[in-house]
Amino acid sequence: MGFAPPPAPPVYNSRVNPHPAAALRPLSICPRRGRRPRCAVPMSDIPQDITHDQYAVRLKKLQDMRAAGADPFRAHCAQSHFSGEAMAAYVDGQDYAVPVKVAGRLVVIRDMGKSQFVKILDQQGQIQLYVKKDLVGEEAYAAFKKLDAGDILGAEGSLFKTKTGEITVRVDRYTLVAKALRPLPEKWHGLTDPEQVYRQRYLDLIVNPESRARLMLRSRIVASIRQTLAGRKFLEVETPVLEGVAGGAAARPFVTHHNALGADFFLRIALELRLKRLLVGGYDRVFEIGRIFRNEGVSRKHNPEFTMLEVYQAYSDFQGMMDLIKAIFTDLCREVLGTFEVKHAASGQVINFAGEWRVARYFDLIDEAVGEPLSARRGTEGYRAAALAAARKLGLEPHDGWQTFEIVNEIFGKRIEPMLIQPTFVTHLPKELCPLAKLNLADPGLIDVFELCIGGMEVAPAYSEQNDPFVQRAMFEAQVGEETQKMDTDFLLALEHGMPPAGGMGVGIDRLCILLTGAESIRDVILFPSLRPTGAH
RNA sequence: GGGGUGAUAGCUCAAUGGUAGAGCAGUUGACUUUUAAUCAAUUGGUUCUGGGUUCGAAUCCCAGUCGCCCCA
Repeated sequence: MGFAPPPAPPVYNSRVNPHPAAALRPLSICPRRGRRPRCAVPMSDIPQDITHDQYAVRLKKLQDMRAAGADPFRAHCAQSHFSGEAMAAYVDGQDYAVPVKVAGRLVVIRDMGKSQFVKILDQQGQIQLYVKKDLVGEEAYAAFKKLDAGDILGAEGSLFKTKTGEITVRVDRYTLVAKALRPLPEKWHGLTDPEQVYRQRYLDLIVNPESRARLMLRSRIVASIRQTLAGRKFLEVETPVLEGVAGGAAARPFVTHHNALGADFFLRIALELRLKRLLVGGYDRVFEIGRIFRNEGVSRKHNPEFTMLEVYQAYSDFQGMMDLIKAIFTDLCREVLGTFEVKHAASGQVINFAGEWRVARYFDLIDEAVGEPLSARRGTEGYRAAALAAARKLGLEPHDGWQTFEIVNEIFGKRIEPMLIQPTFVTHLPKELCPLAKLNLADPGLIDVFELCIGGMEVAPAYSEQNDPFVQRAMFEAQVGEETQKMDTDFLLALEHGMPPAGGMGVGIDRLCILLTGAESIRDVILFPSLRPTGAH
């Protein structure tokens, strides 16, 4: 480590005699485009100019620095303030009174000859530096002129306010701490090609402030949720990603293989069955924020891996989960967003998280959408035909093989859920929709659950958790049918040891972030969304 | 899986069958409080890949690769 290769011979005719480092360079900035190198024309007697090749220009600067004994790739850089902290540290009217050491990536250069205004970008944003020849000295200033946008540097100086009112560091000393060999994307428009935004997210984060803000907001959202739960005495745990049985949800899992054990594993599709084992083990309030994996399609709302919060509270029930999710949202609004009102991008409506949230029974919403008391016919002979007719009347096309609850749920999914913009707890779903919830005492065809819908999306389902091992086994059997290997019998064994009654809830963190950041796609709130691999054949 | 749509300079985009251009970035020069700094000059292209039609293709056709949108 720290070994610097010897300076390459100063030959910059990249077409005829590329220097060694150039041979290492990928052929294209954008990995998807398999561009070939420029054709080699034998023009070795004509002096070649490299001024159009930004990589070559920067590489030459690097080599010149190394030849002069100044390697720009440094191991440390003293930093006293982030940019935002520095600007907050300025005392109004007292120019040059506050010393700061800042560091970041050079993103704007305004060269005015013997002085320059530049801006560097750090985690908190940009701060302007003022570099003056007669302050930093002739030699350092000449070197500063050779810096490129994208270089990373540290600067030491004092704060002042320019005549246009911008708090700025007047630089006494600076150090280049990392050389950028490749140019930044266009400074005004940023990156727009979605593929490049996702594949080279680091560039997107440098040049697209809205992306930075949105993705950093996600970090704060997750931190806030952790804090709310910790404040209510929940324990955070990590459970296995590699599972012998992928249970807890109905979804196709990814399969992988463990060589030493000679066994296939599934990547988890839910956290539920592991966390409930912890309820059995005496973790009364437990949660995990974890990645789960579903081997299904990719769309604006689906990424093959996504993040789920699952939380379980012993001796509570689905009603208790209503209080909990409201507390989570209240804290998020107060401490992260600073507002209880969020604009819903798709509908243009303002979602209001303050006040009472609507609570509505599933079948009441169905009847409302259908325009007749369809649910009154549940369990009767004509129910299926009536449900089919109702679905068709609403312009839906149920498949022939569908069961009645699937037809009804199609109505819910297509005609009701998308309309639920304001926070709505949909309660008392039909039991077929989830085999892990307690059956309703008054109506055993229903389950004691809610689905919290906001912005036309299901954001958080919650249950009174099933803890009767016999009922649980029967519901698993009905769910898996012949495929008994898909049944988590170890979980049933745990239930036989006794699980306390509990409320449980799952929150799709990605969808929550879509909602709270006004993003249009799940890919905009995931740092590195899944894409087809390049060059892998 | 089906339909639609896209890929042009490092980046953002023009060019609708007839000489591939602009802005930013780069290079050279001027400028010691700029704000997308300004001014002057200037470099840079296998138009995603492979076929085809045509006197002539970034442009039309076919196939492929990789995205995006809608549907399943």
